Amino acid sequence: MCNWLQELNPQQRAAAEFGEGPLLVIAGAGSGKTKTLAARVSSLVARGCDPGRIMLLTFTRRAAREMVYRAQTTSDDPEIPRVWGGTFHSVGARLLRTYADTLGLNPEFTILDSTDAADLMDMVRREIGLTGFQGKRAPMKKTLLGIYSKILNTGLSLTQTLTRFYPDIPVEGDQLRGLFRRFAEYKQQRNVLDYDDLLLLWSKLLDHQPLQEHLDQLFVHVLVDEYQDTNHLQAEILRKMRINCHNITVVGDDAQSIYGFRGADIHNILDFPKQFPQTTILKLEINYRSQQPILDLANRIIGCADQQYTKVLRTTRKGDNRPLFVHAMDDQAEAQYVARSVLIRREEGIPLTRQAVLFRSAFQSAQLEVILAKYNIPFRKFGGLRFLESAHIKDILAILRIAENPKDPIAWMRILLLIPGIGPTSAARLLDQFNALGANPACLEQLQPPPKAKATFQQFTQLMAAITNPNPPPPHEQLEKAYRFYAPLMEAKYENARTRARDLEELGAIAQSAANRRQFLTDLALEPVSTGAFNPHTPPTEDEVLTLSTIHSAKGCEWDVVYLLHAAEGMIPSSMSMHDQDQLAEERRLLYVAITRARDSLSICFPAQYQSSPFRSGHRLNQRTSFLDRAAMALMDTVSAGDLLDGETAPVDAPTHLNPRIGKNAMQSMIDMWEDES
DNA sequence: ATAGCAGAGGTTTTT
DNA sequence: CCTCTGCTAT
Ligand SMILES: Nc1ncnc2c1ncn2[C@@H]1O[C@H](COP(=O)(O)OP(=O)(O)OP(=O)(O)O)[C@@H](O)[C@H]1O
Repeated sequence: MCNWLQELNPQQRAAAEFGEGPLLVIAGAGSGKTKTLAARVSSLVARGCDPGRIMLLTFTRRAAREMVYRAQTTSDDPEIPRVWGGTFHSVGARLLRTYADTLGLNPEFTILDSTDAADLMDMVRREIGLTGFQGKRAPMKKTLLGIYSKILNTGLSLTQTLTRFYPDIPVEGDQLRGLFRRFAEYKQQRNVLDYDDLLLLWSKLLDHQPLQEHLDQLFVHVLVDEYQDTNHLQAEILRKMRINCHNITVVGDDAQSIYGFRGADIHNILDFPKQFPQTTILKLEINYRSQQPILDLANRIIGCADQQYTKVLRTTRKGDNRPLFVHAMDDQAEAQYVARSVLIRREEGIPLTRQAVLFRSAFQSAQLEVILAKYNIPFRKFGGLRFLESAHIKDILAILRIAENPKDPIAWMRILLLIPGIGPTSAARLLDQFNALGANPACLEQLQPPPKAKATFQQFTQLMAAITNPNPPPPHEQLEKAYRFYAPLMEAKYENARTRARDLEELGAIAQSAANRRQFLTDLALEPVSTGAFNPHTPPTEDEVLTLSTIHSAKGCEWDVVYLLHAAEGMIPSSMSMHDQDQLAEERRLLYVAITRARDSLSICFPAQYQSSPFRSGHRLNQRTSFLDRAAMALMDTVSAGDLLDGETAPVDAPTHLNPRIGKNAMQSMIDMWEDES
């Protein structure tokens, strides 16, 4: 802890050693906010504060883990309770399990991820017979859930939300009210919570005065990282957590607010001093991350935005590497360039681990992924489609979820519809009967499935008996049993059953480290693994990997070398966000975040046209993103991707030697590929 | 009542 | 692309 403090500059140390009362640390990218917050936790513990009475709220659970780890390195003593660290959602889940009784909530609740919640919303929509009008179809389930979520997270009324964010929705406000009401009711009856419930119920918990007082005095310090990306509901929770005790530290950068689509409100951080009148404001002025030319570009980008706390980033780091603007013929050339350049950098001694490729939307890395696979460059992708969202993963998890919470309607529907011979009608009937029997797994045998489904249903009944007994096997064994039931169904249902089976193996590996089934399911829901976390040519054990990430998922991270793909109008800013001023401003901040991830080298790539266009029409000329104006261009060196690509066509030293297993996998895949089709 | 097929429509970012 | 809806044959 002492070395921690020594590494800090005077402003950072002032924040770390700050005593009691509200503290706002507002500072630009790379100024050591996160480092300072970790040091503060460490310092509080050193000053005798019980770690178990510190709450540290971060944006991802990974960030919380790292910070707690860094802050507590001095106390290896397992006797010392751990800091309450995590996202608002995960801490909420933990509090709700602990204090469920107060709310009359069953602590065995299961958590719906957003696709489950959308499915439930759709179920309820059908049930109440809500369809579209004006010749239009009813809004999609995700849109409906989006509206619901927006209302709760922003604290706006339904009408305000509709006019402000969904002016074209083909349903009436009153119809939505009925839908949402039934949706909420349904969740309660079935003992399931969605993401919003984790926050909303935490807030409700604090409306109960004795509990409010209890939590208020239990937590001696509450600290929040990335405060600029919290929403109204989260601010409300903090307010209620800190009515008597005003020890609250929030840290953030208004220029990096990029979660507006989720209700994040910049006013939380801007108005923090108003909410806590005694607030001490500390600013961190020095950037320790990037070379100055990178910051010059960042300053130019953000200088064009109207921001409240103006910060000009300046660094103490030496080096004058100007950012590159890489002009590529098309997206293919762009991907080639990046792959090639990554290898060259690696030859120069920068391991893949210290390099990253960033992009606005997950699909934008598709071509690059193909090329990386060809060049045998191991990578892991963050962001985009979730591992858990693929059908086969949801299917098999549904089995464990039913065991955990036999009332879970979404899990039940999935499984029932999976069984050949059971369609929507019998599924609904069976579910009703089962609930009438008290949703007791022991009563499964009393149900009457359609004759054609009898055999499979029988197997399912036996499976449930095996995993719901009072002494259930560990999660990975439950998963294995579930797999034995599921495998034949999966093979019948999907062409590519083999790839999917491999995913299920990965899931099994994750389950190995889970203490019990509830923990396993909760962790998966609260920290969704992205699909890109596993890819066929990068074994999970490989430790030198290139990072591919959406800008959103790159928040708070840094790499020596950073590439940004697709700096074209319509990509960043995304064409979805170009017509609304607020959204456009957020896209600009997104670019700012991307740029400020780079320590030594930044390359912004621009493909002049799309060969394989993500937007139907074949060849289309692109425009450079409007965020890079002439002044910004003047801060970069423009190069042509072709300069690197001309000459040899073979990759520079394709590093198969990185991991011999990559080669072996390729060999095996040549055999396996024949098994999918007959 | 289910399953299989054809056609249409929507397509960002995450806990 | 891939998901959802509506139609038809069993
Ligand atoms: N006083 C310091 N001396 C040396 N290095 C520092 C100091 N403070 C921070 N750093 C380094 O600067 C880098 C950025 O720090 P950190 O990630 O905490 O910044 P941040 O403000 O949280 O950034 P962002 O807003 O982009 O998330 C890290 O590599 C960190 O180790």
